[in-house]
Amino acid sequence: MSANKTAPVTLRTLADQLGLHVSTVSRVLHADPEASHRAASSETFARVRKLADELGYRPNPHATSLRTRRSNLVGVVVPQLSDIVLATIYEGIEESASDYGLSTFVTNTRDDPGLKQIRTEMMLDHRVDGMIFGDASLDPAFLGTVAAKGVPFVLVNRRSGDYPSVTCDDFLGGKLVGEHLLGLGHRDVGVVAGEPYASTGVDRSAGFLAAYAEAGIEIPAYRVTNSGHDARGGHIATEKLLASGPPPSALFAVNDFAAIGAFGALRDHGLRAGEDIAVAGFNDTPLAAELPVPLTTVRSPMREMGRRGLALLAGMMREEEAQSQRLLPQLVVRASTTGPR
Amino acid sequence: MSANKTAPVTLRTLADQLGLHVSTVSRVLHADPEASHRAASSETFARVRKLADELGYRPNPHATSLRTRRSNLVGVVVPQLSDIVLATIYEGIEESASDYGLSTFVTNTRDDPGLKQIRTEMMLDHRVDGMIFGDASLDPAFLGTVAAKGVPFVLVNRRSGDYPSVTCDDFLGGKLVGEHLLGLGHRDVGVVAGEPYASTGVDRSAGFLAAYAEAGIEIPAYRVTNSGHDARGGHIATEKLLASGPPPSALFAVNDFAAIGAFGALRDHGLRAGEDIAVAGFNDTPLAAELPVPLTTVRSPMREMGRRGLALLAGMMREEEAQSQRLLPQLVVRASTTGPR
DNA sequence: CTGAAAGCGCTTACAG
DNA sequence: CTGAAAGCGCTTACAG
Repeated sequence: MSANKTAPVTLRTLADQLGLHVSTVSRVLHADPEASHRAASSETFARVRKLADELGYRPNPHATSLRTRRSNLVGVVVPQLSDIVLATIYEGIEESASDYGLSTFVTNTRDDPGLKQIRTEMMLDHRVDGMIFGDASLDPAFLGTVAAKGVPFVLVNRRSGDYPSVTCDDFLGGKLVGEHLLGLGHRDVGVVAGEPYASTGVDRSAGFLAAYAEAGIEIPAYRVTNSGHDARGGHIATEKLLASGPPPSALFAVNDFAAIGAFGALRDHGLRAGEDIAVAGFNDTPLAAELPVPLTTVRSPMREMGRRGLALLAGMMREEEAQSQRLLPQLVVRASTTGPR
Repeated sequence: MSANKTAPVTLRTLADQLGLHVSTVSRVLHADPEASHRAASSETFARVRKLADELGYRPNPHATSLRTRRSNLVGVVVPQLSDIVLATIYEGIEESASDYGLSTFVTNTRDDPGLKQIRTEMMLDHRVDGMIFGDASLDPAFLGTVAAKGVPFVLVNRRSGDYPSVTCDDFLGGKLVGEHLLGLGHRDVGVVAGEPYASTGVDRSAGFLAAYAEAGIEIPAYRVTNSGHDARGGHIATEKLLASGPPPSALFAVNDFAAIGAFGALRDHGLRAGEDIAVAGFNDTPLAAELPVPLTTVRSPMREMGRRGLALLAGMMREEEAQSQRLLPQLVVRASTTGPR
C-alpha cells in the first residue's frame, strides 16, 4: 500500500534545477500577471512557471503561514453537524471559502459551554485567521472573551449582542406562521419554542406570539414550551404541551425536526397532524415536502447564510467594516396546516 | 471589536524570561513525565512549566509541522455533510481524532469525480498525514492514484477494492430486511437501490435480493431502480417504480431518506405507507421513529464507523497493519411494515 | 533583473 | 544538565 514517498518539490528543488536563487523563484510564483515584469525577466518567469508545473510544485502551507503569520484558515464552530440546518450552512461556508482562498476547520460543541471554550481554543491554537460561530448563545459573555483576543469573527444562524451576524429574519418568519394560522382560524395554539439560549427559537416564537398579540390574542404561558432542536426534543416538548391541557388546534414548532418530533408525539396520542391538529415547522429542510403529511414551514436561506457569513468574515479579515445581515424568510404552505386534499 | 493583538508567546519568550536557551525550554515542554529527568533538572523543569502555564504558551503548529514534517492533520472527504448519515460518521471521526491528538479537515464532493480529485489534492496540499474517504466509488481507480502518492487512508461508509475500510455489513442488513418482508408474506417487492457506484446501496440491494433468491423468488429487474440517496432521489425512483407496473406490496429503500422520499411519492399516488404498501429503510436515523408512520429500518453504527475509521487510520499512520472491519447491522421493526396498531 | 540575508517558531542530534 | 547549531520551506526588504 504505502508507496515510495518521493522527496517533496520545494522552492529549492526548482531553484537548483534552474540555476536560480530561491528568492527569485518565490517572487515569480507569487507575482500577479500584471506585476510579473517586476518579478523577473519574462524568459526567467516562463522557465520558472514551466518547471513548477512540470514538477507539480505545491507550496508548503506551514512554511508560508509561519513566515507570513497568516494561515488562511477559518474556524467554524457549530452545535451539531448532524443537524441538517447547520450542515447546510456549513456547506455554504465551504463553497464561499474556496472562492476566497480560505480553508475551514469545523467542530461540534453540542451547545455545551465547556466544549465551546475548548473547541474555540483549539481553533485558536491552530492559528486560524478568523472564526464563524453557528452556536452563539443569546448571552454574549463567551463571545466577549473571544473578541478580547482580537480574532475577527462573525455569527451565522444565531445572533448575539452586537456582534456581526448573518441570520434569517426569524422574528418575521415566526410572524408569518402566526398570521397564517390566524388566517385559518386557529385561536388556541401551542409553541414548541426551541432552546431558550438560541436566538433562532426565541425570535421565531416572539414573532409568532406578536402576530397573535396584534390580533388581540394572548397565548398563555403553558402553551409555550422550550425544546431541543431535534426530533426527540420536539417529541418531548409536545408531550409536555399535551400533558398540560387539552390539545390546542395548532402547533408551531420552531424547526422542522422538532415538528417531526411533534408528529411522533401527536401520533402516539392518536392525533393526526394536518387533520386533528395543524402543525407548522421552520427551515423547509428537504424532508418537509416529502413527509406523509407534507409540512407547512418557513424557508430560511441556510446555504446563503453560510456563504454570506464567510464573505462577511473575509471582509473583516481585510479590515473592512462589518455590517450584520438579516435574510428574508418565506412561508411555504402545505397539508400539515391546510389538511388533506 | 478588534482588540490589541498581544505579541504571541513563543519558546523564545519563555527562554528569555527564564534565562535559558530555547532548546532547553523545548525539551522540557516535550518531555513525557517519566523522561522528564533527561530534559532538565527538576528545578528548571518546574520553572519552565510554570511560566509556560502562566503565559499560556501554545506551540505554533505551523512551525512544528514544518520542522517535524508531520501535521497531525487528517483530511476527511464525504459526498455531502448535509446527509445526516455522513454528518454522524464525521462526528464519530472528530470525537476519535481528538483522542489521538489529530485534527480534521472535512470537505464535500457530492460524488462528483472532478470535485473528488480537486478536494483530495487540496487536502494533500495542506500536507495532511492521512485521509478518510466516505465517498468511495466501487471503482477503485481514483483511490489507486491516491495510494500511489503514499498517503495512508481508510474508507468509511463505503468499501472499494481491497482498501482498508470500516463499513456496516450492508449485505447482511439488506438480507435482514428481505427476510423480514418475506416473513410478512410479501412476494412482489420493489427496491429503491441507491447509486450504482456506492457499495452501500449495491450491497444492501444484493443482500435483499439474496434473501428472496433463497426463498426461490426472483425479483424482476423492473422492480429494482437506482436512486439518489436523499429524499428527492427516493421520490423520483419510487415514481419510476410505480410507473413501470402495478404497485408492489412492499418497498425496500436502501436508506431512510430515500424511504421518506418514497413516502412522498406513494402519498402522491394515494397509497398509504404501512397500510397499502410496506416500506423499509436503512440506517435508523433519528427521524425514522418519529415519522407519522414510524419507519422499519436497519440500524447501522454510523458514529462507531467514524470512530473506528479514525482509529484504524491512526494505526496506519504508525505503520501498523490495517484490518478492514465490517460492523453488524440490526433490524428495527416499526409500523411502516407491520401496519397501524 | 537577480541574489543574499534574515527570520518566522520550532526540534533534534550533538557537544561539553 | 544545558547550550549552540542547523535546518524545516517560505517571504520580503534590501543591494547591486
